[in-house]
Amino acid sequence: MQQAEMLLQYYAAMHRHFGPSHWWPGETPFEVAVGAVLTQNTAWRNVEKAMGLLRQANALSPLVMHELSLPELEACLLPSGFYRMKAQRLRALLAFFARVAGQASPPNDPSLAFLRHLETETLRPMLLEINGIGPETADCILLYALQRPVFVVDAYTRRMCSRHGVVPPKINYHELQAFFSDVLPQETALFNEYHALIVRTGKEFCAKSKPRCKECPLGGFLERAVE
DNA sequence: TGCCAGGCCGGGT
DNA sequence: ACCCGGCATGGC
Repeated sequence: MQQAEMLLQYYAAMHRHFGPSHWWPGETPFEVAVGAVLTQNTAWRNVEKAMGLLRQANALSPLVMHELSLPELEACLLPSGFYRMKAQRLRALLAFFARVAGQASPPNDPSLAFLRHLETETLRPMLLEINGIGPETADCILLYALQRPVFVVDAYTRRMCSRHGVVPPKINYHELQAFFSDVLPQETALFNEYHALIVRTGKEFCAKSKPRCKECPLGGFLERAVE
């Protein structure tokens, strides 16, 4: 079986099981970007608590968050863990927004429209230069906040693929991303739903130490597919 | 009770 | 180019 066909069947099996995902949870692109930082190695449940506190502080707009004192910002982030680090990372992201806009403060524009003129090929390296924004966070922002056709890779993607034997377990981010992106149609909607389904499937069936592979909607056709 | 969660950085080989 | 410890809270 060709790789593209295999990956599309992989997608179809998950989609049959779960249905559409409606990702990313967030009212605005700015919220999505904030969530992408807060969810780094963190359960989404805890991210929601922090997002709730930010919302109460009216800080889910770039300018208000920028004007928050460091202790105020940290207090909002407390339930999401790594809260001191994440406060710095959000401030670095806000500083980047201000710099792109050529202002001292980030534009008070939760739609992040001021990024729209930048091509993905130039914006992605800029995001990666920000301290605290790595490949997954950058790609989540590009795909889920800015609707760019960028395939997002995460721990579940690597674990599922390596458990099925279709990639080596220590494959790096770029190579695993290429494994999907090089053969799939370059469609934002497909990349959006595909990653969402991998996370939903991963949470339920591909936990690190409690896998439920036999009940997984992927069944085992992947093993057959690589023969 | 310990392990884990939708990573990333900085310092070491 | 990897490998590792640190970062921190909350749920199971």
